[in-house]
Amino acid sequence: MSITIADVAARAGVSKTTVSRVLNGKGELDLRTAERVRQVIEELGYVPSARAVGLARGRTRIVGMLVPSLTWPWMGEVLQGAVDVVESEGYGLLLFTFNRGAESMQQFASQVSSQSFDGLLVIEPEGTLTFIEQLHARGLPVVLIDDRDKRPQFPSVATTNYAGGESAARHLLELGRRRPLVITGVERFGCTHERLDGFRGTYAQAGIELDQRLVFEGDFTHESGRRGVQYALDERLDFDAVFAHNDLSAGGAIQAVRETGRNVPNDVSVVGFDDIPYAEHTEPPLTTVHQPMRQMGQAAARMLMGYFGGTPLPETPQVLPTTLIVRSSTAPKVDSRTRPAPKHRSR
Amino acid sequence: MSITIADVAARAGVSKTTVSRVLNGKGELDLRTAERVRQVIEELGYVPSARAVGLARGRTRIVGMLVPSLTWPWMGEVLQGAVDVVESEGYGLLLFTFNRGAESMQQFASQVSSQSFDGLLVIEPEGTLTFIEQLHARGLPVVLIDDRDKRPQFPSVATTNYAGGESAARHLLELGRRRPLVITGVERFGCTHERLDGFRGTYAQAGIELDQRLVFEGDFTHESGRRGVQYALDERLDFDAVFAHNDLSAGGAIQAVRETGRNVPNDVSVVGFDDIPYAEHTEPPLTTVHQPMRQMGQAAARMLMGYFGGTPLPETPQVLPTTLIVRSSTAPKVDSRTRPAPKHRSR
DNA sequence: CTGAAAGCGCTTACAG
DNA sequence: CTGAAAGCGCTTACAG
Repeated sequence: MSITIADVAARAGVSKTTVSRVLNGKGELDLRTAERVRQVIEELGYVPSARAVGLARGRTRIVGMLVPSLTWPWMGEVLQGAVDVVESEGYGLLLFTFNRGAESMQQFASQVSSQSFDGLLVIEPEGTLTFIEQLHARGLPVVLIDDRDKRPQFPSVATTNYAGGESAARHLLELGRRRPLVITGVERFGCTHERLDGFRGTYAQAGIELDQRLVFEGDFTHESGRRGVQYALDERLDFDAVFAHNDLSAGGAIQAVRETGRNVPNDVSVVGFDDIPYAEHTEPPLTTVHQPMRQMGQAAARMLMGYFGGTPLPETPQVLPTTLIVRSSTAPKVDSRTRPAPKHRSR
Repeated sequence: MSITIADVAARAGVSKTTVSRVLNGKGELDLRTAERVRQVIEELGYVPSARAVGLARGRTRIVGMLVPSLTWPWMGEVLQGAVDVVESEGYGLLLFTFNRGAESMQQFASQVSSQSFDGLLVIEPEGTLTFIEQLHARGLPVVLIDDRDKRPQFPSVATTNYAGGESAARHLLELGRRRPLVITGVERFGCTHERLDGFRGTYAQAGIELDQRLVFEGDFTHESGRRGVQYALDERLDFDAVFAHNDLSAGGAIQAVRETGRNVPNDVSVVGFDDIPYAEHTEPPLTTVHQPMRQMGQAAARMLMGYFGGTPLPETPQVLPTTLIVRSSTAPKVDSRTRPAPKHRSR
């Protein structure tokens, strides 16, 4: 029913070989023959079958993308970045998630074996790095979008977590904030350490050692941000700033601080990490370290596309910079002895 | 390099036909032959090539999914729902977006023509309904995830926008809120009218005609929620509640109300629509009408899978219910004459 | 510049 | 119960 290359060939009075040639622009061919064929293609609205082309060429023009979950706050950005470049190259993006755990991986593994796609973009579902490494070792082109600073032994795109921590610290130091509370991310993630180390290092350079009691282990949830602040309050630890390792926990921290009657940003300035849409809607809007998630998705996809075009995959990670976005949750510290007594504002 | 059905056949000492039969469980075959073949398949780790199977069978076992954008707040939920059922059936999900406009549609159209997938799940990018309808008319199995209450002439999954509006109204009426401000969604969307009509109808039944000046046309943005409140304030319109047509604008409304020194939920109760994650993090947490986005994704995918299995696609939309989620942004109205004077709380 | 033929890796009548 | 052969719709040496 659907029209095929044979139909075009017949109608144009040439062989399928010739049609194939004009389709792919390969080999020399008479200009008028080519023109005639093109016209027939146009008339018939012929589009080659992806299945048949795939089988004949041994390539699918599809890239796979494996992600842990689709409901994370920044996942849409990464995906959009990847899809944009993949689509614009005429490739398709086949999506896989780890949502159903081991079963998902089974399905995924079998899709790999059936060669459903030519290359893979992946945000590592926890605990699957070895598996991904194997795929790469067996010859599947893979590029990791390294959201957790894993620095794997295969091509990847990452961001500057360490520098991000530094920029948060520099900003708070400039504002005169000398006792920051840090609400970290999940302990086992590389990004958590990088962000903390960068932050701590910058404070150290300014002659301030971080009070170890003011480093609270969070888990990237809104709730953990609240808990971090609550903990510091319970322990009667003095702090004039919060550096939370993501925006969600920064949002929780802001709320917990304000509920004690303290003002954000004046009494306590808060800096987050990620720059998800939520960061614009906290009260006050959140100063945060922007992670270039969309660009990371794009970069990873471009690497893969480049590879298909003949450029080898880079050995070292491509690192895209974070940038500090200053909003209203941070402000200069005013010495409390010289500051006017806080006005009571009813809300 | 990759092993094929011929390798298995050779090693098992049978024909490719026989291997194919054990693979697909078709036709009678000697139990021991089958067992031997299975063993060889196991040994070799053979998995049939998706491309070849696709070409031979004329089906890809891939479903396409077209969405306007991947960065909308609830898009991840829908996608996750769809992916979950598609994956569990051994199908793949090929993702397309409208992000680059006309060019995206070009690419997409050509993927349709090349028969890259067997069926389509779609959240309509604005202005493409006619195109989608054509695809359906030409025989492509399509199911629409109808987020805007378009009620198209082909299979779809929708939700109860009207009933959602009713439930918001009922809740506010029970709380004694008689003068609600409505901040609508985009005017040209069906869902906006449904939500408004359901809301208005319920108030009318309670003998309260909505003040037309208290219906403000928003556009689903946080900012439009603020504007709606600002407008009512500027016009000196009295209101004791807000019904916003999505959570983002509800969040903006909450902030605008609080900035005037009024209390949410006591002075003004606020109800949203959607129940995105943000709704849990507003201050106070938002009472809202939950839309079953994930279930809609699942239902749509199941419809399509069912169709592949022989069940015809339903003629009428499958409608999944919304549910009111009560949080802290709504509370009973206390008559101001009997209520204690507001305490000034510093925040 | 052009075409006949083989091949990509499967499935599916058709025969036996 | 099993296999040889044709076919799915292309691409790609190879020949001319």
